[in-house]
This record gives sequence, C-alpha cells and structure tokens, in this order.
Amino acid sequence: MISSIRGFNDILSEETILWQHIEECARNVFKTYGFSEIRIPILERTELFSRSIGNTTDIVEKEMYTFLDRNNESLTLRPEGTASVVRAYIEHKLYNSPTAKFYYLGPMFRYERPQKGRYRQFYQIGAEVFGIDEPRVDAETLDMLLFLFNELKLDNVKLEINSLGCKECRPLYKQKLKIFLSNKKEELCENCQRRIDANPLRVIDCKSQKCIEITKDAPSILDSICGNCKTHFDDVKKYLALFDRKYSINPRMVRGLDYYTRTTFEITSNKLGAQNAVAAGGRYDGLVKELGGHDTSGFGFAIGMERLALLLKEAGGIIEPEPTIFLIGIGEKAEIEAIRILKELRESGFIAEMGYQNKGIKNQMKIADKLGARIALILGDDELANNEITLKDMKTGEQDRVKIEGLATGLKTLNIKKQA
RNA sequence: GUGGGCGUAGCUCAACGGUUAGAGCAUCGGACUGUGGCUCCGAGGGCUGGGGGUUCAAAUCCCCUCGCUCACCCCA
Repeated sequence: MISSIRGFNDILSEETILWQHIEECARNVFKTYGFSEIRIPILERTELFSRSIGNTTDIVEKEMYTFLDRNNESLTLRPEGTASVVRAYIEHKLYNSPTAKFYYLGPMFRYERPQKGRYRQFYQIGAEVFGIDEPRVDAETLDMLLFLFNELKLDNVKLEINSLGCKECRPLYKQKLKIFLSNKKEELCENCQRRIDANPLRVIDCKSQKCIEITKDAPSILDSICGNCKTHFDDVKKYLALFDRKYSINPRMVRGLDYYTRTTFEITSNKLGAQNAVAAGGRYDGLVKELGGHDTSGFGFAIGMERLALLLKEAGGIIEPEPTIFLIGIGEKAEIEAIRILKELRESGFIAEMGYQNKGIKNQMKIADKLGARIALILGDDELANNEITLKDMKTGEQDRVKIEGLATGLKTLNIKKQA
C-alpha cells in the first residue's frame, strides 16, 4: 500500500463540509469589508521567502521545502502567504488602486514535526491591506477577523495585542533586554541561554516557570518603543474600542517572522493544545520596500484552517446535511421512468439518488435510510399505470401516491430543499 | 532534530508465553420477492505495522526499523 507522506493529509468529506462552510463565511465577510481574492502560486523563488521572512528565522533555516528545478533555479513551496501577496502587489503595480485589500486561501508547507494542529501541508486563510499606515486599518482588520469568528459562532477565543516597535526603536529595546538577560544568564533555562543572542525576545515568552520568574521585572517593550509607535499603538486601542472589540495587551507576545513592525496580535484558544494560536498577524511597514517596491505599509493576518476547524468541531458546530431524495424503481419499465424523474429532480436543484433495482425494494429502502434521505420515491408498475409515484416521508413513515406530472414543483412546497 | 505514549479486522478494543487470534460496531446476505429504523440468524474481512532474535511454543519477551500521536523547538 502506498500511503500519503508524513504531515500531508487527505481531507475527507466530513471535514470538507466544515471547511467549505468556513470558506464561504470568510469570503462573505471579507467581501463586505472590501477585500477581493488573490490567487498566488504555490511555488516561488526561494529568495522571496528568505528576504521577507528573514534569513535567520527557523522557517527559512530549516523548515522550507526548497529544491532546484530543471533550470537549476532554487524554488520553494510557500511556507506562508504574505510574501507572495506582496510580490504580486509590486509586480502588478497594484499600488495604483485606492483599495489594495486582498484575501487568499490555500495550502502552505513547512517541514516540521507534525503534532496537534500542526502539519507539513497546512491551510491558511489570510488577508492583507496595503498602503495605509493609519492605526484604524489595524483595528478594522482585526474587527473583520473577529466578525468572521462571530459569524462562525465561535466564541471562547481571545485577542491579544502587542507592539513590536519600528526599525528605529526595536533594536534599542533588544539591546536593553539583552543586557538584562545576560546578567541572569546562569538562572535561565538551557533553551533561553541560547536564545539570549539568537532571539532575546523569545526569552520573555518562555513557558518555563524558572524563566517566567526571572523575567518578571525585565524591561517591557511597550515602555521602550518610540513616541510615534506609542501613539500608533494607543490609537489602535482607541479604534478597537470604537469597533467594540475586547482584547488584552500582552507585551511578551513575540512573532516569528522578521518583517513585523508595530502592531502584532494573536487569537488564541485553550482548546488547541500547545499550538494555541488559531490566527495571528500584524503590521509590516518595511516589507514592500524590502522586496523592491515603494515604501508602502502593510497589515495582515493568517488563520490556521485545521485549527479553526478543530475549534468549530469542539464547539459542536455540526453542519446539517442537506436533505436528499431517494428514488426506487421496481422493474425495467419503472426504472426507465425513474431515471427521467431523477434527472428532472436534479435539474430542479434537489439532491437526488437512485437505487439499483436488482437490489430489491427492501434493500433500497435500507440504503435510503442509511443515506439519511428525507423522502423516498417508489415507482413500480402499479404507480406507473396511473402516472403516479409513491412518496414516503422517511421521518414519519407516512406515504401517499402523487401524480408524476408536476412532481418537482410539488416537492418544492414540501420545503425539503436547502434553505437559502 | 530531541523526548514520552501507542501500533491486533474498516472503526473501538479483548486475548496469563500455550488449541484454528476474539467481541462490539460497521459491511454484505438471509428471516422479509412492494417498504427503512427494531429484532434474530449467517457470512466475508487479520502476514497481530515490518524485519531479526530468545523459546518446544511469540500478538505477548528482547533488539532494530517504520508509522501514528503528544510534547520540546517553532508556529497558523
């Protein structure tokens, strides 16, 4: 047996029904906020990711699916979506549009050890806004994301925000923190001793009780950012209040991608295991320029599809299957007429299935039952002789003969079609 | 890359080192040739993840390997 490769999963119908529901909700919500869909390639030049995400990040250093194609060019399966959207924005000179707001959805690839809510091929729904560095954009985009969660009937998630400052003030904070940490180096956990140089911000995010204790009175980034960044952050909070969104401030929240500036955020749940973020993102004001465009600001987020689906299942959000009509034809003549009816029903928008007559009526009824059919239609010689068909309600067990002519119209009044 | 837990039928799980590896659910067939759900009867389905070793004898003990899973790391 040939199996799928590690961390690459088949999404089966039970799951795809939920995924389609999520996607449909997302498309509708994003549309009302003025976002349009962009479809970006799955493969990009490796350089795009190393330059945007950051050469020293784990993603670029050890998690990318990178290979040489037949032209000896280094290509990479996208580990995230933002870089590609930014590239497309620059490449197609989309900065001429007054509203540069895009959303995308699709698979991403990272070579990591799979665990709960983390796979090597995983799906994200993301959105990006370009060209406006107003703090209202941050709040408005967060409002959109939270509205999507509202629409999906998902509560029990929480929004945490932070500011990482800009390219002027963050290095100063990093330095300050490094000095603080160096003095306590011996007391930190093994991981964090290594992190002091590699990624000092990570230390204040460490889960080890020891490190939490030690970093209690470490300098906070929010006390260290510059005046402009501080004003921006205060305004984001002000606008979030105007959009009536609740949040908490977490000055210890760190993001793994180098391009983030100022506002960053996470939406987390305690139902997700160790990978507790269902969505995350932030502002990236230097990225467009870094990738060769004008000095254009950006703000965006990505939602983890598998994690979101997990939460919806946890919350018991079961999607009702659409009602089905099951046709049973008895005998050759009846089968011919049943096929005609089957086609007519489908073309009228009903979900219709038909049994196989050599199975016998009893077994066909069983199949109808197992499929969860709402209505069974039975056509035999008796019915055929009178141009009628037996209509059985599978819930109540009641049945009646009705005229074949006008059947589809009649069924519509029974209200068994999907509610629009 | 590191560590823990687990691999027996499609699924959930039994089986002290000792008959032909079982049960429930699911599937298929029958009781019931024009009527589903309930009940009863029957059937199919297993290289016990793979390889090696110990033993008269291994699903069971040992070693290796692969896979799944959770966690670290990291992240959506």
